[in-house]
Amino acid sequence: MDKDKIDKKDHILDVAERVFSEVGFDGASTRMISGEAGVNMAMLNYYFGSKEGLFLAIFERRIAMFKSLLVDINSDGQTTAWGKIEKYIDMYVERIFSNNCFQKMLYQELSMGKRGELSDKINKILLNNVKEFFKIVEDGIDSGDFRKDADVQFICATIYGIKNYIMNTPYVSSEMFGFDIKDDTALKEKFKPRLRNYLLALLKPYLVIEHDHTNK
Amino acid sequence: MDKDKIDKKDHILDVAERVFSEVGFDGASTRMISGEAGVNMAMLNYYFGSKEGLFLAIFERRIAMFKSLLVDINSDGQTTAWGKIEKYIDMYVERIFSNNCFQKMLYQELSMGKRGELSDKINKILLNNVKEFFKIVEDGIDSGDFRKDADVQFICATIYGIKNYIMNTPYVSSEMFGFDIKDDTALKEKFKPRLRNYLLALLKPYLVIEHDHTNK
DNA sequence: TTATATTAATCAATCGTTTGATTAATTTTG
DNA sequence: CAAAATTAATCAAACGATTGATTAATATAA
Repeated sequence: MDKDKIDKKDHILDVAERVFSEVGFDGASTRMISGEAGVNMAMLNYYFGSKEGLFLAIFERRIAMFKSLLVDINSDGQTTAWGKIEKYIDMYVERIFSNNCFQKMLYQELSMGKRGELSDKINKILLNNVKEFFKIVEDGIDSGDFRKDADVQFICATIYGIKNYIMNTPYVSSEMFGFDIKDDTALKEKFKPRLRNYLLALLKPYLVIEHDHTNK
Repeated sequence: MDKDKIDKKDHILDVAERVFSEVGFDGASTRMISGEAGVNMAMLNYYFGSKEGLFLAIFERRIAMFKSLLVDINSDGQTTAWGKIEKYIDMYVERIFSNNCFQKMLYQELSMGKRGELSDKINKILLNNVKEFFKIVEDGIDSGDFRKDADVQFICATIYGIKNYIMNTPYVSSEMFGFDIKDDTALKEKFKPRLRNYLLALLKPYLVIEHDHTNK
């Protein structure tokens, strides 16, 4: 049946995604992946052509998922500049905890810095996200809500960087925070809301121009 | 002479550090490293025992360098709480641009998340740095200079995370910033001071409680 | 049957490492 | 001092193991 084939391919993709994220592309052998997925080694080449084809297939699946849930915050005309930032951060925080292994894979791939069809595609997608965020901040600056000297690029790096640092240094971060970063439930219940609150509390005083209706 | 041997070992370590940082541990072959270093393949095993031994030697060399320039900011009794933060950030920013390849290697190793003698040692060193920073912030909170609800752990992740994100996504960041992140001179002249200024401008309003004697 | 799915066996290539031989440098001996 | 003995450094070649990939045979399903 066709459904079974899709299920099996999806299962292989799931396992491969986890293994790649754990030991990297070069560190993962086709035997390791097929073994953990419980399928014959040759099936990887049968379904995906090659090890690299499997790697690409993982990205294509996720990229397809991304596109289906793209939301254009900028078109939302009503909310204030800061309201858009809040909305963006909410979206971002919600998204990053939904596909942990892939996020790590993606980051590893980018950090290798080698060009290629895949990297170009990924970079383009990420740049679109970045530019959407830029526009929010720049609009806020133009409207007088945000400081004129706000460093848009670094703000962006701040939002993305904090989470990456914590997720990619699991032991240091677990020691820092006092609970296991690799534990998914603890991550979602304790970490997620805290990250959201921190980002908002951090960026607001840096970004938003205080109006003096608070006396002083 | 002994000097030549040390020079040659050091040269191999330099090359290996760069190669490892570019393609990762598994992606780097002993033939590749020895080839680029211009030495016979067997010399790697002769000097360092194994590929992993070479990898460890790179860390040992850097760790030895770290210890030699450890400065205890907390013992500096005179400066204010915010002054210590400034000093810490200055130190941090200065340091990270002095050994770029190693920083990337280190981060790759940590993100693999596999325990071992090396990882334990690295984690311990990083945790010491983290705790030193914690103490600065906590002292500031106790003295009333900093907000009581400041999230120490996330502040830490902010400082470390921003730089890691930018350095590990070279193409996205180069597009963002409008100049080549991988260019060392541009990095030091344009990027370094900007990172410093941003970190200070970002953290100050989040951290420091404004006293009203500045009227403004 | 025919087409698709799955398997074990096998492939050449590359991996990290080891070997034995050779040269260069240093130490010991007479 | 010079000759002999010892150690250190370097090399090309080869090792066994593992890699990703392919084959030919078999099983399953339509």
